[in-house]
Amino acid sequence: MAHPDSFIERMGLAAESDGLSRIAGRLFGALILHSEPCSLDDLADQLGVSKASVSTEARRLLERGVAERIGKPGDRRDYYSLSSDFFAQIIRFRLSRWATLHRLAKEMHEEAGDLPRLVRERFAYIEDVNDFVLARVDEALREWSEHEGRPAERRRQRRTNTPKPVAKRQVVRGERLG
Amino acid sequence: MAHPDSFIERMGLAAESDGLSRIAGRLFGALILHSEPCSLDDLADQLGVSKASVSTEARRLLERGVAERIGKPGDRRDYYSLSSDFFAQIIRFRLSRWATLHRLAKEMHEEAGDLPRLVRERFAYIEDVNDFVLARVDEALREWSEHEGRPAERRRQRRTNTPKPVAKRQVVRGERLG
DNA sequence: CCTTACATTCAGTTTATACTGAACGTACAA
DNA sequence: TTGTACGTTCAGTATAAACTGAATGTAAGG
Repeated sequence: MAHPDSFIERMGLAAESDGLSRIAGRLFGALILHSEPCSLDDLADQLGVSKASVSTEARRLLERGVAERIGKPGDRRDYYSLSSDFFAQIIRFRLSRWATLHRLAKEMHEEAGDLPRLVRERFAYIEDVNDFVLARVDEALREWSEHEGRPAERRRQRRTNTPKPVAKRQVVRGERLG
Repeated sequence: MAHPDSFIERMGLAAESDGLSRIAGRLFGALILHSEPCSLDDLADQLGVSKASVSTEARRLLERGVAERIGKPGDRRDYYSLSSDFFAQIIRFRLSRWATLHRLAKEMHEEAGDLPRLVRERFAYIEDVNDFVLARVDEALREWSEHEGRPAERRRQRRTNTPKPVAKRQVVRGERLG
């Protein structure tokens, strides 16, 4: 199969189980595969969807910190490319949704006084797992962020030597954001 | 009584951003607050939804390993309660979805030969973050599983390095998981 | 056999959201 | 001013999924 297309298409599908639209997922896939920033019309054309959809969904990617808007001198168009730490941003976003769930349980635990023993134990169990498991992601993300922005010299374990998350491109017109 | 209901209701909302239906989320919330297993009709009645919905959504919770079916002697009805490690199961499920995304990127990286340098670097970056951050959750989950099987009692200890198992107490219902 | 008490599945309806074309707004150039 | 080239928003349609009542299936008791 045409690999790039099937990759993009499967990204679209995968995104649907993550609270994103299919187009947002395809957008994400397309941006991964492009080394140069893409204009809105480029993307609409390549994906075969309307400009309106690209505009809307691209904004959602911006809001999640996955993509960024790029300007080019002497060009009125907006260009989009992945942000340098897009993958970590996705993790952060998922963590924040998780935190919502956790906070909900925490509130309930604290505000309700007359809960049966087993129920109270459950809430305690939630706290436990959260501290035991999820706190590690947080920690790992923080550590990762410390390395971010510095060139070269990355590599934790496994696999071979890797350059570094992407260098920054020319940012001319970065601005407003929800 | 605002609290239990609002908790359940907010669970319903929260579930919607996690690939579950609203009813599944309410079901989940209701199960958290019940110390006794609930029959299908109990749940349908309490939540004000149809038995059909409870049947369907309860099965989804079963499949995710969040709830389990309980039988009572001399009673033909099915009862539902949370599985003892429901919270960890939720994390596992989310991890598996994440793995899908990751595998997708990995395949693309390996099978495509003529990618621009920047794109190859991106895929390498994905590998890096995955190894650096997500591997920790995996690890933490595995550690957690080693002393799994009891609902609570054992208190958190954030930050510090070795979580360490604790003496087990009442073993509730260590069951299989989907 | 028939009836009762369940759970599940089916078919239809409602509801939400993705997606679109067209209108609109804006900035720039002439 | 007009005209052009953009991006965004709006109003409507299409699509998918949630949800339901009713039908179906199953086992036990009579």
